[in-house]
Amino acid sequence: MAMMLAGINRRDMGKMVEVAATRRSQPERREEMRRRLVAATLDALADHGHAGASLSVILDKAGVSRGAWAHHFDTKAEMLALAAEGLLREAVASAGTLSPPALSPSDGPAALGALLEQAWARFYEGRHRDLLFEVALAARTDAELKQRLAPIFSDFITAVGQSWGLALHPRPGAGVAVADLMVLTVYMLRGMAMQELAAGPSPDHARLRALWAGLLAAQVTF
Amino acid sequence: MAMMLAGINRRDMGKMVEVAATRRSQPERREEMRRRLVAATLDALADHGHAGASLSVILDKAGVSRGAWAHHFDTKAEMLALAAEGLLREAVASAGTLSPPALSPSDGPAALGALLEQAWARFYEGRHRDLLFEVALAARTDAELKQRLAPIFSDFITAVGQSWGLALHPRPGAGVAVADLMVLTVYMLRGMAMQELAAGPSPDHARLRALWAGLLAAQVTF
DNA sequence: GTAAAAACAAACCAATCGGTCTGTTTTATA
DNA sequence: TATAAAACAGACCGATTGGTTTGTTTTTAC
Repeated sequence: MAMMLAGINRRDMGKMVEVAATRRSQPERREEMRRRLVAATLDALADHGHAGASLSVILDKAGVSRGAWAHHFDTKAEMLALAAEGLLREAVASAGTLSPPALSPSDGPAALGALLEQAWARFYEGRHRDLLFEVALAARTDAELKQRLAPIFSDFITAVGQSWGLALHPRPGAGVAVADLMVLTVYMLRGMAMQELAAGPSPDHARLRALWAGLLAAQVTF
Repeated sequence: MAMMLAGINRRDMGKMVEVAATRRSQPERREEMRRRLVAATLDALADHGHAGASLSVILDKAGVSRGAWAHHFDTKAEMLALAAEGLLREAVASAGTLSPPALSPSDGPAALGALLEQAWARFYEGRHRDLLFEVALAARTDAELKQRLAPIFSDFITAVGQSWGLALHPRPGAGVAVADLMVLTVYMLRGMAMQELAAGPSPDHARLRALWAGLLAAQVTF
């Protein structure tokens, strides 16, 4: 008995005081374990891509044994789907909270530029960008995954069009719907993100985003 | 001797006339075999994605034995890199040939719309789109591949900006470089392509492209 | 025609894949 | 405290991975 007093469960080793292992309820254990596994799945995806994110890599990152994993998930595909869904749902929710910073209403281009930079940093740079692309591509050749993710990708575009559109108004005379412009904007950011993903970051891109903000400012106002 | 008279090498089986196997020079053989293998690599990538494009799948598609393959390529990675390079170089070359259809110079929006549709159909629909994304993502987590592909991705953007820009002129008063607008345009198309890849085709997208063409028409002329 | 080289086929290989099985430890129930 | 169930660990499994080896066929050079 008490064979597992190693590492975490033994504290204050200097004083040689044994502290009982943290007692956690089974729902707590289950939830935390699944959370760890899903997080490790995304980490592996970000670090090694879909092709390189093997179950062994994921379990190593999570620090979870194969047996424990099997107790919580039936297949790797199921775990991946859950991880991807979580990632995308968070993005949808987050799209609604991106607000054009509080600037004087007359300061159109700058405020639009700030909105673009916010969206860029939140979705189309670094880890989130990588995961977004990995997950989208993984779904392409996996019917089951595609079925689960496709509606969330649609929701994201809808959310962008609607919530960003609420903060902006069409300039009188401009015959374009604000929601459409916002959708075009995220498409442009995405394409720019793919360029950076493939060819590395470009100093030109910040300038191009500002240029686009200027064009937008001719169409919308706050 | 003559153990391999099966299939291809025996013709006119009804008449039982033996026809000598087509004699091909070794450079011919080598070139055609490598071509077949590279083509099959892209096919596998398009059909099964990077994660699913195993060597076995590729060789099945090519109808080539493992031994024959080994005679022409050292590693799968090398073959994949060659296939990806070919794909992207063709795209760069093709970007230069996309011409705004011959329309009356006054017909700005329609001609720009036609250019967008040409680019959309050529690069961002169907197999080419899928391959483009697969290859870009594969490069992300493969340093060797990235090093070989990154400059070609950059070349593509440069080619779009320059060659498309040549056919167009900035409208007097518009303070935007035509090349920049063209780059923004391909970024937008790419982002739209990714949406279709992940969420399926959308009838809205043709309308959004036309809307974009309208915005462009306010900035450039022929 | 003959010998060497190139092209090709298929058996073979260690390593890894996703997944399962058996047994131990921890929590819940009574 | 006793018993069952849930959580967990690690050995194990057949299938598949990228790659190699051995041997045969075709082309080339003499």
